[in-house]
Amino acid sequence: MRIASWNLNSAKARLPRMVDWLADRQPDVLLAQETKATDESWPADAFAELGYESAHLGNGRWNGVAILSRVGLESVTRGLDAQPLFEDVVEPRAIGATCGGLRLWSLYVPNGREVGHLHYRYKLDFLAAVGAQAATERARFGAHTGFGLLGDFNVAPHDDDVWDITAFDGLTHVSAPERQAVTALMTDTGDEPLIDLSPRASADHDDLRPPYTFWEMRMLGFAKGRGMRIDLALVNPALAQRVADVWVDRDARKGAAPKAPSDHAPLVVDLD
DNA sequence: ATGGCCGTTGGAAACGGA
Repeated sequence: MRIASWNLNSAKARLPRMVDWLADRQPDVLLAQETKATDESWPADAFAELGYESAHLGNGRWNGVAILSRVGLESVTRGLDAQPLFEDVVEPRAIGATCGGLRLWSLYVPNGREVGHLHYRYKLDFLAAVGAQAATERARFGAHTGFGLLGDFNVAPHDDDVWDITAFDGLTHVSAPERQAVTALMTDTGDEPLIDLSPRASADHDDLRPPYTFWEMRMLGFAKGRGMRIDLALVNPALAQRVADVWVDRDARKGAAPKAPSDHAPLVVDLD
C-alpha cells in the first residue's frame, strides 16, 4: 500500500502533472494540500477516471485540502473539532478520512508569516487543535488502528531540515515554539508518541541530510539545493511498524510548463 | 558578480507563499 502527501500549489494548475503522477506512481491514497479550489471546481471526475474516490474541502483562492483514495474513503471529517479561526473564518486546512483501514489526515498548517505575527499565533493554535484532534481520534480508533497526520506542517523539525540554519535566524518554520508545538502533538496525544517518518536519502540528493520536500520558486531554490523538510508524516506505532520505505519524489519537483511543478515534492510512504 | 517565481483574482497589480 502506498500513501503520499503533496502540496499541489493549485489543483487546477497541477492537474496535467497530477494525472501523469498518479498513473506513474500508483499511490493508493493521496493527501493533497493547497488545492486553491472550490468544492465545485475540484476535478473529481478526472480522478474518478483513474480509479480514485476523492473528498475535497475548499473555498477557492487560498488553502484547500483533499484526500484521494482507491482503497476506500469513509468517515470523512471536514475541519478540526476545535479549529481556530483566522479573521473570523474557519479556513479549509484539514480533512480526515478512513482509507484502507487507516485513519489519515491531510493538513495544511498556516504559514505564520513572521514570528510574533497574528498569523504566527494562529499557526501555534492550529497545531494545538491538530493535537486535540489526534488525541480524540487515537483514543476512539485504538492503538491497533494505523493513524497518521500528513501534510504541509510549515515547520522544519530539526536544524538539518533546512538548507542553511543560519539563513533562518529569527524566521518562522524553525522557531522553538513551532517545533515544540509539533513535538507536543506527537508526544501528548496517546500512550506512545507519534513517529516522524523521515525520508531516506535519494540518489540525486547531494548530501547525507534528509531530503527536503519544498524549495523556493524564487532564486532558483531547487537548482541551488535550497530546500526545507516541512511536509511530514507523523504516524502511530501501528502504522510505523508497517512502513517499508519513505522517500521524496524529487522528479515531481522538476520540469517546466506546460506541466510545471509545484514548489513541493510528494512525500511517499510505502507500507508492507 | 548579480539577480533571477508562481498562482489567483480580475481584467492591473496586489497578495500569499515559506
